[in-house]
Amino acid sequence: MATFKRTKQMNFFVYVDTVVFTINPDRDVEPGDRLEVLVMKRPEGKAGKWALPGGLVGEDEKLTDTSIRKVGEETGLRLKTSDLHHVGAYGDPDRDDRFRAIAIAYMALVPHPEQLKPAFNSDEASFIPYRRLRDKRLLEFDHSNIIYDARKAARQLLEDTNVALSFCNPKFTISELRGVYEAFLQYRVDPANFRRKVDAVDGLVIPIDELSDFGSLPGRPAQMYKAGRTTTLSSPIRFRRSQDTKTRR
Amino acid sequence: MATFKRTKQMNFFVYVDTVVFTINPDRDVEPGDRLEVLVMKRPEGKAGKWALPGGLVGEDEKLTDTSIRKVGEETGLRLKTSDLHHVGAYGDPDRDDRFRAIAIAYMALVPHPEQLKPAFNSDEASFIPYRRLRDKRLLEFDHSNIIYDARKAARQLLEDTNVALSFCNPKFTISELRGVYEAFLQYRVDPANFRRKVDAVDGLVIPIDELSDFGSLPGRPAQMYKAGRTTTLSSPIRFRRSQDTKTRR
DNA sequence: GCAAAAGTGTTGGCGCTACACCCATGG
DNA sequence: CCATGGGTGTAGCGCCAACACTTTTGC
Repeated sequence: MATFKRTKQMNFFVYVDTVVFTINPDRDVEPGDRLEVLVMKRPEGKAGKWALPGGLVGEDEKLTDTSIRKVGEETGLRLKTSDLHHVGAYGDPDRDDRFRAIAIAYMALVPHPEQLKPAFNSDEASFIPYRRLRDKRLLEFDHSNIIYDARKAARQLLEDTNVALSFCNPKFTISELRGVYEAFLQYRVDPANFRRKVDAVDGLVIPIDELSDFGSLPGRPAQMYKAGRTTTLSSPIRFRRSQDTKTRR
Repeated sequence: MATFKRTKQMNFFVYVDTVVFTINPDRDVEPGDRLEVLVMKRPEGKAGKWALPGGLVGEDEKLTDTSIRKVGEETGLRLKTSDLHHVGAYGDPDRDDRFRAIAIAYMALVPHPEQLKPAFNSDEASFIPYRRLRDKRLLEFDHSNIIYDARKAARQLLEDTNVALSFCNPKFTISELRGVYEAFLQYRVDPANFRRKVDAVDGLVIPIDELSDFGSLPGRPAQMYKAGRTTTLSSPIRFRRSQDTKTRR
């Protein structure tokens, strides 16, 4: 075994694919449609198919660095290592019919970008609502599965860590934070309970001396907050879902 | 990209490592020491170091099949695909100082085996208490991290799925099942509440017409159960830990 | 202009449920 | 001594109501 005679075992293409999630801040969008995924069209890809940004791992490159590099190259979005979280590994022999391909999937959670910088390597890259991507046929390979797994992983992190904050801008309101949870849970959450739940976790958010200014939006201005230092929540932020609560607006 | 000129990108050794967990059924062992991990000593490994079973992925082999094969070869234990769950991927360039190695980690949950079949490929293989393996120096590479991640992943699955049953024999008592949870949580759980929690989830376990017979052990014989058909729990099995509940016995 | 209405943020309260803790009983 | 069942207190949280502060609408 120390000799590695079977060089065939080395013929693996190792990819990293990245699922970049964001939350559409538009308040007119249903909570279930707020969650969006960054996808792109490859120049050589099949027509009409979207794909996750991703590519081969470089020679002396960390897996997370591959993720950051490919997302940057293909979509113009700059990620930080701290935004990345592991999702899974996909390596069935028949996954790609051209050669043996192994994909490591990461996900990233980012605030909604005003506008994507033009990508120099692909025709298009844009955020598409998660709901719409449930149709497998819109995506290449098994990317649909990967996205599904990523959402599951993200929902878990939302309960136990402060990742929800990475969807928010440096200054945010509790409502915006609530919107993050609602987007992933796909249903509406009681504002009162959510607020209590959040400031029961001490060190999660810190109020700042500033009020929100939603331009011409009606309503009372909201207290603004900044992220606290807590990363792993002392008590998880969970919800006992009662029923579907037909989202009315 | 369609040409793959940089063949260097193909020089990856892709490994699969497997964390096999089991629960020591010995009632005299503290709950915190019941959780055990299957480790082995490699013939060419560094002296005194344990390693997880694992090895290179075969040419046309699914990742899970590699896991099953290597565990079988190196420890004599036969796993089923359904026992396996993904843990993570480990691929830092400096992970192995000899070459670029990428490891995909799986974990498996099995009943406590009476005796391990002699392995034909390694000197030793045995189950070691999880607690004792927290000492990084006992393990090769980053296997300590992998084991830690595996326990975290397993604890998650315990809440939401019926994986706890895969630690049990076909016929088991509620106490044995409780022991599984206690081993992972590392603290004692109230028997009465646990019972209620379990049969609140319908279809999880099915009572059979049989009572336990612990030989000469004291206490009332327990109702025996078999596994039900439910895999994903309707309501999770969770615990609100109050305090450390100094485990007394 | 001004008053009413409508929309959002914030706070408080009621009641149900889950669960930790305790006790009783039965093998 | 362990299994099983019941009982009680409490914390979490769903639900609802009240109020604060804003923009919008109607007159």
